[in-house]
Amino acid sequence: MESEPPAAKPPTILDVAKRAGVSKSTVSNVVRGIRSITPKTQLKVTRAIEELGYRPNILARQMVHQRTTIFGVVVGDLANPFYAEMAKQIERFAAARSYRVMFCNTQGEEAVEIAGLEGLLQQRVAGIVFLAYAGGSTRSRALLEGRMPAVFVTCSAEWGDVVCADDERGARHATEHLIGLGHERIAYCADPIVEDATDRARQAGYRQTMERAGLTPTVFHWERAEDRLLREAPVEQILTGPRRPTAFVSSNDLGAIDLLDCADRLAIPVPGKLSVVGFDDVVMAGLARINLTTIAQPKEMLARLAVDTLASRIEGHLNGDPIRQTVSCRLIIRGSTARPPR
Amino acid sequence: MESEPPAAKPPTILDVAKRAGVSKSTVSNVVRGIRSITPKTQLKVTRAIEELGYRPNILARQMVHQRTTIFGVVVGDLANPFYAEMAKQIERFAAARSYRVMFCNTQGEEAVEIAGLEGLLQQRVAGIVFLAYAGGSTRSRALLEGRMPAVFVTCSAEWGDVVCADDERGARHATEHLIGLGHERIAYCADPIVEDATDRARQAGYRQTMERAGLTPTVFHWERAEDRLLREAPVEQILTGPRRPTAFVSSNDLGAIDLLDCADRLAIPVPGKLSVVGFDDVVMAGLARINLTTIAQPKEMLARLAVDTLASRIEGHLNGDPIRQTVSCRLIIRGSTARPPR
DNA sequence: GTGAAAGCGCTAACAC
DNA sequence: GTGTTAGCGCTTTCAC
Repeated sequence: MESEPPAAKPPTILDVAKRAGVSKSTVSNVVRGIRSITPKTQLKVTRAIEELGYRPNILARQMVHQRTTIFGVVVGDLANPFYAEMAKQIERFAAARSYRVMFCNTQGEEAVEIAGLEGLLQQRVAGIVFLAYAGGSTRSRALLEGRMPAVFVTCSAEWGDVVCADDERGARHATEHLIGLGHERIAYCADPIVEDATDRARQAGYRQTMERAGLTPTVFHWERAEDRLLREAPVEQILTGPRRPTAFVSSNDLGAIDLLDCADRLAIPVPGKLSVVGFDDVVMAGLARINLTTIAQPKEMLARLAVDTLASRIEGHLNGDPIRQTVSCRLIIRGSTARPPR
Repeated sequence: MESEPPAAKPPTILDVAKRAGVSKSTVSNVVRGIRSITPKTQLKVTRAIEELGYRPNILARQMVHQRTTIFGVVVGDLANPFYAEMAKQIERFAAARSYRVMFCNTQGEEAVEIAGLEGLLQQRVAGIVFLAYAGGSTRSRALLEGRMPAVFVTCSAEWGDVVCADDERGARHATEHLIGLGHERIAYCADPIVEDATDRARQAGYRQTMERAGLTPTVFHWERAEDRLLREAPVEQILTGPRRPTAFVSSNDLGAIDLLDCADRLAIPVPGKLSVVGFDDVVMAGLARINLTTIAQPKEMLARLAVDTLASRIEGHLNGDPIRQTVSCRLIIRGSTARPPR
């Protein structure tokens, strides 16, 4: 590669054609690796490309194809480690298939999601990965359905492919683990950041297991407040109330960690007086200081399946009705669970 | 908005023009909000746009402008909360200026960075935000310099604008805090994920303060190993060695948290026997379980300045030599620091 | 096997 | 104020 005069405008296919003494379609053929080209021509062209430092202008290519090779990725909150870890894996697998990704952070708000999707649509992304989906949103559906492949990862909608963990079974494992330890007053605690459908599945697994064991399910929801004190007040009441649970199944790790935080502040020993099981297995959960028993989602596998599925739709290898792929998750026992007090 | 026949090919500016009975440039003028348009024409066009559900094809616009409205964002590791939080803020401020972002995760590896940059270049991004920069990389520089504005955030290079915290002063605060508590054997612990230039600045602040106080600076580096045991072995030796430090200044929060983890495993009480100060103030640092004293970087402000600067370069409001903007950081005292033992 | 030519949908300069 | 026109750089028939 030669050192081009800086800031000169980049060479086009025409420049290469001239230099190689061929037509631009021939250059195009070489670039796109279409055979049926004389080795000699091939050589001339390749050399010209090198000498000029030519790079195909993707914009022009996209303009012709009317489509980019970009995935739109809708994510609830990048600052949430679970999403961040998933986002990273998605980017990785996409890059491996030479797709790029464009993120769009929604904060779980439908209006932001819509605006973000509009933006992604305008950019003519090739498909969309939902890491979070403001489910009620009929507008999102109207915007995308039939126009563009969408895959829902750890969330779901009937109108697109779904890749998710076996949430119900995961929650069952969590609950069984606690019951096995001797707990009876086990509550489920729902974090609003977790997608509705996903939360429902986890809740269902919890309820079933409780009922089968002859126990009464109880479900709490975190307040959506920004302010920590406001958010935690109701939880603290529960933690100090009369018939307080001896154990919690949380709908995600972050909620579980918040629970630990509350317990710490109230000087309730974990796991001595209170057991907590999370869901996701974010990196943080493995820190010695956190040491959270949790249900691990296979993040790499989820990301890989999602990217494969979306790419297949885009490239036309996969057609027809939406498919649903489920992968199993597993219980990781750490230090936040033990037998109930006394 | 009417319900278009699904999967029909999207209307073009020409369709709108026909329907409104005007020329396509008029439509273009309306779309781009250029005034000098009769209210009447304006109305006709707007209505046609609505009826057709027309959306300008950004690809075509980009093709003409020879440039996108996309920022490339180079990030070391999205799974690292500091980068994730920064990435989120960058996305937010970019969106507010109607730029989109395309991330590229490098894992701190130069080869990946180069490949990522090539990809971003091909996509004709309008500019690049480096949240991480494999500094030695002369190839990156060759690839970009003079071609495309670049801004370095919490990292730096002479050939682009820099936005960063006052790392030197931050480290000074951290060190002074420890000295103020009575510590004398204070070590600096460097995490390789922190950019070289940034690390140097923090180290300098630490060294200065130590020397001024007549104390001997000592610097440790984390091993780059993937395996935790391998990584932590040397640190554990230091923590249990004869003339072991009573306090650490870590080059970032994650390193500090790893330090806490080691201490916990070795049953060294923090802050009883060991004090630790981090750098960044990631959300995690504020958890009751972590409770890390740290130097807070103003993440929002860094992101805002970075986006503003890059946008100004792109839009031509800012020209000439690279500029450097520094914002101050502040000490947040939590529970990981106290007076030295005895 | 290679070349000529017709777009892809839009912007911008210039006529009217 | 509005219309006409010439590209932007590439892919893709279709002749040769």
